[in-house]
Amino acid sequence: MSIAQRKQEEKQEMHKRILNGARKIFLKKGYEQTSIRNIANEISYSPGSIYFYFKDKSEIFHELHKEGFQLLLGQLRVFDAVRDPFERLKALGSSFMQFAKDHTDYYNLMFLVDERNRKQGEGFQIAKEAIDYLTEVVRQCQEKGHFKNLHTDCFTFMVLSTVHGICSLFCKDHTAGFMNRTDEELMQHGYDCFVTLLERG
Amino acid sequence: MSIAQRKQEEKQEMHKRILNGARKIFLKKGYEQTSIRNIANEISYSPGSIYFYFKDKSEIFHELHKEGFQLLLGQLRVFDAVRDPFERLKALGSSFMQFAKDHTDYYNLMFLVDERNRKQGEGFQIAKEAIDYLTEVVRQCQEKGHFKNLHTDCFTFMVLSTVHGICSLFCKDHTAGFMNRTDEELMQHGYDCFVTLLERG
DNA sequence: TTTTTATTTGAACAGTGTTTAATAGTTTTG
DNA sequence: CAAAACTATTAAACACTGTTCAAATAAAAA
Repeated sequence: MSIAQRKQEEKQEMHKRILNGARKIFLKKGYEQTSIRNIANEISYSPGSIYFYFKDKSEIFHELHKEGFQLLLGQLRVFDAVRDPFERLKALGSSFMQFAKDHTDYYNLMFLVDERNRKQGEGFQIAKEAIDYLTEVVRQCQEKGHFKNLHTDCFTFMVLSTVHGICSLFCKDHTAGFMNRTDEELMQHGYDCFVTLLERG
Repeated sequence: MSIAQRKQEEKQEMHKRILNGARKIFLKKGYEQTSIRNIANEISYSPGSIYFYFKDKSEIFHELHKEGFQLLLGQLRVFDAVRDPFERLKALGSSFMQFAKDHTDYYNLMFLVDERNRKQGEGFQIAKEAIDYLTEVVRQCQEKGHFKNLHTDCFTFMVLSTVHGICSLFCKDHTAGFMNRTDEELMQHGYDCFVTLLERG
């Protein structure tokens, strides 16, 4: 078993190596602007080799997509410690935005690449878990008297939409219309406005 | 002058013909999946001909981008008639979402294609006008006592983010995480939640 | 009619994702 | 140990991509 085991480890190493090369280029140039040849070049292998480990380009992307979600979720889990659900919700939003700022390319990969022609498999699951978690936080907020008479699911969707909307405008560089305001200002103060609304509602 | 005039008209016709072919394919397959050869084929011309009328692929895209904004703005201008600014704001949001539902591909072209490597010229101007208009509506709402003690610009950005966020999740088909709810429900009720927040704040 | 100009084309270039036959390297089997 | 079997890798090929450009054609002006 020792030989077969080593083989498998080598295979996993190569898998990782490709992923490392791909990540580097995907995050620098985006999905469309990254070619298999670029990746192959990065790790000094032939383009064909990559197809021995991955079905196609989108499968490589998909793994990074999952990776990004794990990174984000790890970052959000920190706030499990925050007792008050409303404070936790606010912190989650802030942290989500911070993620978009720190890892813009991951964010693009995770939320701004078209999902319509993609098979909704595994990586999709992890997103659903995140949504369920957020929904639970909102429910707890409502238990404590916030957001009265609003349907939990739809309200959660709206909260996520707002934060994602802010991040999306930032990531696609659509913030320029609000001139004499930096991205930093817009995102932070825009979010603050939203939090104020949440507090009042 | 008659000949030169006819010439110019023919040139404009060809310009339009390319745009028509391009629109058809761009809106069906998206930016990246549309090739110059596809467009040329659609209008029964050679690929090279297109470069006689357009600098490059992105210039064709840009014209359609502008076209989309004109369509949207025309749709929004209807609500100039609504007197109460808050009612107008609510109607604008609804209508914006309706546009995303009716013209998902235009929406993708207008708001969900990366602007980072694009020269921020003309078409950009029309977006700024729309933002200025929205800002004015928000200002009028505040004049009537809504959204007290919130900075107009940032608040406007937040409102736009929310509506765009909802549309963005819809357009990229990221709504599946909220299962047993249709897109229609999510968007409409999510927006209703937001409006309720606005009313309470 | 000839010259000049405007328009159109097809071929070429360098790139893309992906497939595949051949090859070299390694492991298992006789 | 040698032969067969399997694994991993590659270069070449295919059908695409955006873009350029010399050549051909059509139209207008002289």
